[in-house]
Amino acid sequence: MKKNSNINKALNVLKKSPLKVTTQRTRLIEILFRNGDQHFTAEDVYKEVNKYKYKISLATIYNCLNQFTKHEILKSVRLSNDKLYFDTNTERHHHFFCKSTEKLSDIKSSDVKISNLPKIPRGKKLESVEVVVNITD
Amino acid sequence: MKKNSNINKALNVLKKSPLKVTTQRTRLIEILFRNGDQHFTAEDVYKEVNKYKYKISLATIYNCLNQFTKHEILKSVRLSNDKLYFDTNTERHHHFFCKSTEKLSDIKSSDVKISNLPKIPRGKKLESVEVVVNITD
DNA sequence: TCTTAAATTAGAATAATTCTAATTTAATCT
DNA sequence: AGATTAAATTAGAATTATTCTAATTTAAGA
Repeated sequence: MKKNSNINKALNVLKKSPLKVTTQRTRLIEILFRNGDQHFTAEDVYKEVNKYKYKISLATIYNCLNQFTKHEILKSVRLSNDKLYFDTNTERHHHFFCKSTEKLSDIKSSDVKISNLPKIPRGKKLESVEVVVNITD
Repeated sequence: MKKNSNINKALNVLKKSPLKVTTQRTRLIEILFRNGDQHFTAEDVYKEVNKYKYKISLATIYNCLNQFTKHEILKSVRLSNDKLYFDTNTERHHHFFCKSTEKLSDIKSSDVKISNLPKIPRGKKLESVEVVVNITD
């Protein structure tokens, strides 16, 4: 996948959403999507932003990450280490989570075969199935 | 399963652990285990404690829940609604999580068959597989 | 009973995130 | 292009969940 195709794809989703295309949002997308599938906490993003000498407030970063998630530019995953990660891969997929390094990595949806699921409780409907494979060093 | 067998089982685990058997810990176990498998947040436990007119500080509740988890009297699950739930079922199992009601329920480990897992990244070892089936009303 | 390490506690501190209210900006309308 | 307006941004305050601190109490063993 070409370096910028992800950035452009995300920028297009932004353009098609009701969200306004602001400088801050464009910069954030450039940072988030510059390197294929990545997993970021808000704090990670804040550090990157500073590294690039952009001035985007932490409040804006939180606002944007949340709105991006709502509009499917990002996906979020909450893990057992208490941190909320934002994932640039919005397709259905699963995760490895290394408890030693606190790093996430993607598992393709097709790489996990669940051949049996329990009956969904009466009156409820299935929304999604999340699989986290915890690993250690 | 008899009402008190769970309480007694948990009290026995406590006795066999290096933790001291204090009034607060005994009361907490009575509350947590009085009703089969349950899922509590620290705040839920605090409310129950107050309902019973026991006086246990919130700090102690946090301390105890964490220690109980360390000594396998409880298990903890972090969910996408940002809350840490303590589960009285310490066996390996999975969860339904209803996003509408924010309630958890257990799925027996044997009720989910995962027939295919991806290769564990080189140098890492498998720790556990967590499955959360998200449902809605 | 005495001793001592562990437990409990109130309240302060911390961390992550959201809120508030003032200011700025993007997109639309003349 | 300039005016309008709703949305976005921001600094800093507020909130929430949780942990820490340091003083006091308690459980368990000698």
